[in-house]
Amino acid sequence: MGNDARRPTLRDIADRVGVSEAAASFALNGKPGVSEATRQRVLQAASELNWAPHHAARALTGAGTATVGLVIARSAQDVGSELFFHRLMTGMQAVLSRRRYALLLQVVDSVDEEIDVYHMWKREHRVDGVVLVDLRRDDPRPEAVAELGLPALIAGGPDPAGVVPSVSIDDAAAMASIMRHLKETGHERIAYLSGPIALLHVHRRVESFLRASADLGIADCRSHATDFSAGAGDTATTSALLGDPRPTALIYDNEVLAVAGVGAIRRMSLRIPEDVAVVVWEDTPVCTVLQPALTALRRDAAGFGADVAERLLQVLAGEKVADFEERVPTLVPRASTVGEPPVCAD
Amino acid sequence: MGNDARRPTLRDIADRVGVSEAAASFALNGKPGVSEATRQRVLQAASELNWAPHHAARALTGAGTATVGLVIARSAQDVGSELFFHRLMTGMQAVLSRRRYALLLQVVDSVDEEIDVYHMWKREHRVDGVVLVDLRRDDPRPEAVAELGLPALIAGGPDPAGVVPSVSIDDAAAMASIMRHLKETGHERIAYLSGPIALLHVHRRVESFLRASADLGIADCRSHATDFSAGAGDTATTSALLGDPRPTALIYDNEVLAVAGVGAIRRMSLRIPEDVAVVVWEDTPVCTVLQPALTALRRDAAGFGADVAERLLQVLAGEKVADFEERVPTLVPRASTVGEPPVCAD
DNA sequence: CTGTTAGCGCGTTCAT
DNA sequence: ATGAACGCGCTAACAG
Repeated sequence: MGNDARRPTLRDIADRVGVSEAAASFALNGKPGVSEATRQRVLQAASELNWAPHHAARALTGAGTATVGLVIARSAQDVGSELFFHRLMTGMQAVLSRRRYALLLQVVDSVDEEIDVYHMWKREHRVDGVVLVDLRRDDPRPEAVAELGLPALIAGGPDPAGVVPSVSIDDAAAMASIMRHLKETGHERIAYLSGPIALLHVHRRVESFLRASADLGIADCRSHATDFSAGAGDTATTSALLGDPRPTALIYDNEVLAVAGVGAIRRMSLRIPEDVAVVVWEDTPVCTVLQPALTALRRDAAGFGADVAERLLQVLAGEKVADFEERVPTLVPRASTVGEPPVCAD
Repeated sequence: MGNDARRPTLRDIADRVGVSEAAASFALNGKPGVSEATRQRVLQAASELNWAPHHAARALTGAGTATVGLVIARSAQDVGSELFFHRLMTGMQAVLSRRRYALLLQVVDSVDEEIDVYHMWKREHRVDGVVLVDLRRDDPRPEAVAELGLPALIAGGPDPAGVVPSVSIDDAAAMASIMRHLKETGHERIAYLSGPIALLHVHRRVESFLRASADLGIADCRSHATDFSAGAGDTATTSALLGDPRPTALIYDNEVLAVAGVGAIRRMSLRIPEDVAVVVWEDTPVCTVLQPALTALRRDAAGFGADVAERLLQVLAGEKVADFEERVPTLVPRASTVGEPPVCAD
């Protein structure tokens, strides 16, 4: 039997202490207007009664909802990015929980539906703000939330339109570090198996790839867009390796592409790293246990999420928040590029 | 500039139509007490004004919060189960969104903290119900939520105490199908590299493993508990294979263990499947692209989540909900047990 | 300064 | 179909 014994209310506390509800409210919120003695008695009573403010009542009086929203459009759902995504979310939560904020999650099928959700949330006062993920080129979302007056922060920006602040990862620097590593290990023909260029971060990576190629004087650099699927990883790898001259290094945009690619490479009887070196843009447990272990770019998804949450809370507090860039992900060299025995896992 | 032009309220609609708020409320909620003509005019006005009920106001009057909570204790966070978890959540959301429910997420470090969160949520009226995941043996959570009177549903039961309804996956049948497959492919010495037995589902799997071993007359079956980490997968595999006589088949509880295990197997210069067959309890993209591809148990995590959400909503509607068991996961045989050329991905 | 009263916020519900 | 009270906490205005 659940104890549905009526929850204590402010009224109960006030009665018990023998003051008005207003006095109790002041005491509980640390506002002036009550003596220290009274304040203590109220606090005491509140904790004895195990009281907590009714969330809805609070929200009704204009305090926020202590909730931030996150909408996942199903495209952000491809197997390759699920892990990153999950870590981003839990990283956000680590910060939000500490501040007693909750995360409201919604899954939709399209960007249009996503915007509909923002409208709903705004009208119903369900969230104080939202986090935008997986930005595309010409993405309508920043404009939409700005127009709605829905506080927002972009995870993975910056916003080209500049209307919504963002926390982003320095894709250019990350790509540069990969290219530098490949240059140092003697590669002059590199192929980049990217995700769909419609994604802003993919687009930026491709640009950085070409820029790095120019900067480092690596003449033969080509990028091949995929839809992030294993099938695409397989075909793209095959066609890249059929190029003449054949690339000597392949950069994969995520784990799934990479693992599929490794399969394709093997099928062509090429050796890693002797014939082709491999780098993956995301370090996962799989990278360390494959033979050979894969050189990978390690990002701190949880830390990223924490920063995102932190900044969003600043936005909610009414502070001006500038675009922020995470520190550059580190490249973890392993046997797939350096050819030495695999670094021990952990 | 965000349009903070005051949200329309019931008052606005009532005024515009020229009726009382009460009448408007009845009309909007499809309750009797208004003429059909009035109802239409109210509906019309509401949509013109783009009105939606203030969520907090609704919740305040006793209607629920249209929110279900999910707490992730960090242990449920080990890399091996993140993917399953993420899919469970999105599967839940698919159902919840459709019914306009939101998912409230919280990340904590321990079961105790998790229970604290339930207390908070209850006191603050923040959620209508919760989903319990990752049940342990002697888990205090079902009792706790029952005592709190917090509607709940267990994802991955059944609840040994029987106080909270559950949706569960038939681990016994799944294990039986794996064992049958191994028996058919000629194995008589099998090792099961499991997760921590403190977890209820792991415990059940181990039991089923031993039962299946007896049922099928496979004499030499041993289980080795791990903490799900890659390191543990490596050591456990090594020590299992050092047994005399050596097992001819290994069952891994998740992807990380399996991939680590494959590494250890290779290090011992054993061939898969000629010397050791490998089965993984979770089909992931990695299983299909490894060489050889790994035989794996395919579960529908998203469907599982959908069922969980569905049943929880029934609980919230006050219906009695019986324990429910998902259809048995299917074993996908691949080269790691049957020794044929790998099935093409997709 | 300490504390009270009244009224708000928004939608629901009960007598009338 | 209406006015009024209610749910719960916050806060402006007011009194001791």
